[in-house]
Amino acid sequence: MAATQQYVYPGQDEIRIEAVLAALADPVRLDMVRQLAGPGTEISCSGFDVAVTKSTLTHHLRTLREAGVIIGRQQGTTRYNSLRRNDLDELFPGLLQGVLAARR
Amino acid sequence: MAATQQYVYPGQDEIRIEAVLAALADPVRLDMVRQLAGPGTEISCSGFDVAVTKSTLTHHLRTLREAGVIIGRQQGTTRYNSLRRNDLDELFPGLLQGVLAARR
DNA sequence: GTCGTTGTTCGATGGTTGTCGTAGTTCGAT
DNA sequence: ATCGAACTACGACAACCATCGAACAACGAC
Repeated sequence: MAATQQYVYPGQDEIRIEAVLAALADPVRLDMVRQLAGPGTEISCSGFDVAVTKSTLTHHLRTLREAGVIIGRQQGTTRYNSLRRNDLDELFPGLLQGVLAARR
Repeated sequence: MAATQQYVYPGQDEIRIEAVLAALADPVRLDMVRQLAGPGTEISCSGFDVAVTKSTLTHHLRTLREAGVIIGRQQGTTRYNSLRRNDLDELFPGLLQGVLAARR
């Protein structure tokens, strides 16, 4: 598929806590979420600082997207990813804060 | 081994967020944590309401124990398990609250 | 002692998952 | 129109994991 493919993101009511926890449990994905944690932060696929290949990175982005953790904004050939902080905070108040408070 | 085996529990400084998230991501274990969530609640191995065999339950209890989520108190042949809520709240403030806030 | 209860350990098995390389697709720029 | 950049899809592979059955160990009660 193309870089401009349109994705279906889960609605807020479709986000399940098990999927969110599983998505955050992987070290690579947790690191990606930490990089996204700053207010208003958007990171493109190639902008993440991770030690995996691009195909593996795509896999992790899909896991995060399908779990409802991130959302993407398309601009040209680049997809900018950001945290769905509002949705997650409403569903699981404190979860993201607690996860991000962990020492690295 | 015996039912009265002594276990080594991870110290608070040894609890890693990845292990906690992975432990909570499993539906069976998440359900066990929910059953433990009441203040002062202690549940023995045979006291959990789960749809798995005893050997599988032992496996889940070990995962939760090694991740630092639960701690056990031996009394006769029974081991009473409880949440390490204080330790977890200090390390990851809000995490447990957010997880337990999820609709079932 | 002999049971029953409680809980653990040990394979075995089937499913999931993290990883990669390769190939392919869309877009923008030259 | 050709090239490169940004991603994605597919197939493969190894590692992990949830599950079970069967056997085992410790304790309490009879």
